[in-house]
Amino acid sequence: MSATNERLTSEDRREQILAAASDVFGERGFAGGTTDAIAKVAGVSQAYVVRMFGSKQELFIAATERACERVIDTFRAAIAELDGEETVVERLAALGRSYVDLIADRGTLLTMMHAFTLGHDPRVGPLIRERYLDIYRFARDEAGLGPEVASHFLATGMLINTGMAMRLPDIADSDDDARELLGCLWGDSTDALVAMTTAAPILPEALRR
Amino acid sequence: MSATNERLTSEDRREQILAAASDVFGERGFAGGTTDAIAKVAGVSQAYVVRMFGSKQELFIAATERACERVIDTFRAAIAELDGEETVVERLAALGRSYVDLIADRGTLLTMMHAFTLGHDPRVGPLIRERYLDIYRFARDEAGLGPEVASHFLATGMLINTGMAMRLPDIADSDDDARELLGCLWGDSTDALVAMTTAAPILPEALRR
DNA sequence: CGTGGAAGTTATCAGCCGATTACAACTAGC
DNA sequence: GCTAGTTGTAATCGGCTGATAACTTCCACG
Repeated sequence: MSATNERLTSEDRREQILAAASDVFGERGFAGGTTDAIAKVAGVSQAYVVRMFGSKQELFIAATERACERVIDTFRAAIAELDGEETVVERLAALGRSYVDLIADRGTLLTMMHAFTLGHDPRVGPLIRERYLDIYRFARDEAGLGPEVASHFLATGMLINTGMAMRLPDIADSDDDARELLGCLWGDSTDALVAMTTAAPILPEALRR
Repeated sequence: MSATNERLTSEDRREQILAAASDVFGERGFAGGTTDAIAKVAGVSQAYVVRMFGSKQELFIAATERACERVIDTFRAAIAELDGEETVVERLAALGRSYVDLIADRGTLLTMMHAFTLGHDPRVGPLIRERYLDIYRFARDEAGLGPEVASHFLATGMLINTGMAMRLPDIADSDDDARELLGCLWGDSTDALVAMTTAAPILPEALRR
């Protein structure tokens, strides 16, 4: 549908399906996201989605791994741009700014959120715990924030993720408290972020329930 | 099954079903939590669960309202115990300590988490946004934290919620980084909390998938 | 008593969803 | 240009799940 009808290499098709899965799982979670919806977004048949990954569970796991990888890559890129002479506060600010890139890719952040809620799952649980600790270790060591600042960074990020999930930016225009809360997290760039997330692309109308 | 076979008033039964729904929705989310599982935990028939609330969606909404209410009641009780002469830092600490009560009731916190991820839902979205802002306003005004400290409190709480959802405490015994991250949030009482959450009751084995 | 209403169940159904199978279309390499 | 492997689809199926309907059990009260 939304994709081209060309024949692709399985690698390209795999990435296309993973991107679709990221959107669908991000919006509806593992149990709520159907392989049919993912197939429609990716522009392939439902059967192909299942066969390529073996099962819906394997697809979710792959989507989760991809999401975590994208998050840590984004943070790593932000730190790599610095010259290494910055203070802790400046490095923290650089990581915070890089969150803009993550928010632009709504599905990544929300898929990760849903993976968090599957901590009891024998497959997803160990995976997401290890990946999240990877992010913590990155912030603490590679970014040089230390334990306290790193945990503060993760906490703020989690509030941002949650705000995104519950679509707080959608009401920031009309609700002073929502705007104020978001403002405490982002300061001056709040308006731009609100505009960005409010206009963020969502699943095609035909796929809404 | 797990409940008594006595006949109850519809009010009592309603609360019993809501408590069961809190556990089931908390662990599996809205889409993943079945009315049958809720019925089994509550000790009634599946048909009765649906008929009492009209639909699964109405039941989830009721469970979400109950969860939000419990959270704000817990915070309100913590502030009410103070004599009003405390500093902002002391009031923040009192709220933090009250989180122990919330964690003891795993389902409440996790049901709220799942409601967050339904921000796009036309019924759940407006509800959870308003309730969450209620909590923010409480922390800011009634607890007197002000905007910055209140948002910091919410951020920390969200990291705690997420840690609970992904069962970080389960691996705190064997993973130094997990323990350190939790320690940054709770300080001295970390060990007690880890012990508490690790031993937390979960859904009956027969209901695991 | 006995009757009406509330509490609660059993049985059943229709729709959805993941998975499987069998088949079709295309392309690289000999 | 033939063929073998890869990309991809259509058709179908069985199990699960929310909902509905019809029935039962129990208690309060005249």
